[in-house]
Amino acid sequence: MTDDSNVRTYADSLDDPPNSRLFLVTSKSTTEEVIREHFSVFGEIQDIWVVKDKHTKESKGVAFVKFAKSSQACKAMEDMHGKCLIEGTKPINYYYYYYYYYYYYYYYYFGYFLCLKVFIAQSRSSGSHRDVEDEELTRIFIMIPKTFTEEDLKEKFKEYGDIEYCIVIRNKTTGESKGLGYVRYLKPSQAAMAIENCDRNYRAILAEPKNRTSASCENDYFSTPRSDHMSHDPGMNSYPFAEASNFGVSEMRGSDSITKCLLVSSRASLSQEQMFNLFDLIPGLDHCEMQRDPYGYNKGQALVRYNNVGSAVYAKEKLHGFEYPPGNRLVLTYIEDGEEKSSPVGMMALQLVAAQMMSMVWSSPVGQQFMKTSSGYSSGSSTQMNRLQTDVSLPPHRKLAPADSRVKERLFIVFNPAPLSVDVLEDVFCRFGSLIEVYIVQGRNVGYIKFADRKSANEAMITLHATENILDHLNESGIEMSLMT
DNA sequence: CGACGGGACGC
DNA sequence: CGACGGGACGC
Repeated sequence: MTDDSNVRTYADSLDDPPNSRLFLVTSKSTTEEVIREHFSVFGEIQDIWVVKDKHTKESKGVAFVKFAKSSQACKAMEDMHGKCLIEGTKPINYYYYYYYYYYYYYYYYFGYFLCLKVFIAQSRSSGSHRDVEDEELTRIFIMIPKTFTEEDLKEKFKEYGDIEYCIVIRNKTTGESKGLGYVRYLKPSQAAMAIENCDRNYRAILAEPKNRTSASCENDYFSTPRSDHMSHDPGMNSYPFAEASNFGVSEMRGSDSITKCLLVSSRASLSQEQMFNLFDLIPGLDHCEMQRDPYGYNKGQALVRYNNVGSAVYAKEKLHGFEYPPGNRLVLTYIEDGEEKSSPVGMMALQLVAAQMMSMVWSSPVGQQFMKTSSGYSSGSSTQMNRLQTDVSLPPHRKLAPADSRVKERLFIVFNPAPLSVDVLEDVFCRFGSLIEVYIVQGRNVGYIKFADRKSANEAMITLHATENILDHLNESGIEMSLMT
């Protein structure tokens, strides 16, 4: 070993271990002492550097904080992002909680949610100033015995934090494990804890994000609904359900089942009211409550329960990864609600109903207004749908009829406000058998479903008509169907 | 919008 | 003789 290879420069050590340095956007008046007061509770601070103008010595309003461990930096980021540093407080530890309590009400009343921004700093060598996002920090890549299943992974890795999903990498054709896996946590600190503390044989490292094509790869991992999707994106109306069907499959693999309850995880502190207003945009909200720790402090998590599974599925689709407030990605996971689980097949129907129903709600003026201002609108538009029945279940998939089959019956469907995708419709209508083709008239909100068998068409119409009646009754819209020959 | 100083080497 | 080093996701 030569001297050179073994010597680290001081600059190198700034990013060792990786992701142990924070980048803070503060105000120009925030001092090193104030930062130390608020951040030393998270672990061993090795360095604090308030960036100043070389000549004027005035602070530029940004700072770097180096922790000994990545988990400490991540926890500090999660807890301090969105908080407001109040200057002049004394660094006496047992007063800390009183100040904290005071801040909580301060935020609640005045809505100062973004006083302080906290990110994991880009490594010095990267040269990029792009914010490091949570999805780069929450998924670990591990080497595992080939006998491990997703359930084994979950069992071994849940001690480090809340797991969103586990995946064993398998050979696509044989299904045989490749001895590699992924675990996605809700929070960066949890992934960091796993990496720091799990058995070395797992060789746990942060997973490289999938589909990293360019600098702007924002929507690659999350099917991220953003405010710019809320306006007049022509693809929007087919989007929710198409995503939902893919999603359902992968989530099953992650061994989490679909429920009416969601756990919302947020880095910024959101108020009860903000949470409520956001999730109440989707009809059927039963309950929305911020989770508190034993001292009564906001943990950045909320429990949301809908009165039907379709609404919860839709909420997850629309709001998982949603930035609210901007820069703060919400993470949603299903949690057990103690009730019987719906079958994946039944979910298809629920999602169809939900997607159709919600695209209406979300593209309504009230919904758009809310998303644009992201302020405290109360959404009066939604609660009328609370009574929606969601007990529809669908038969299993069936093969399509040969393309050259004679059309015995044709369903005519009217979409409101816009068509669902052909894939989705095919997925649903094939279940009644003898489906030949789904055809949507270009540029119009209508389409035809061709069947080789009259009975199949009838059953499809009757089964799906039950949901349509409800929609009609409530809003004079939804999917209309009629028989044609 | 909001990104990189100061200090100084070991068996 | 005797156990290193390797490592990636269906669009």
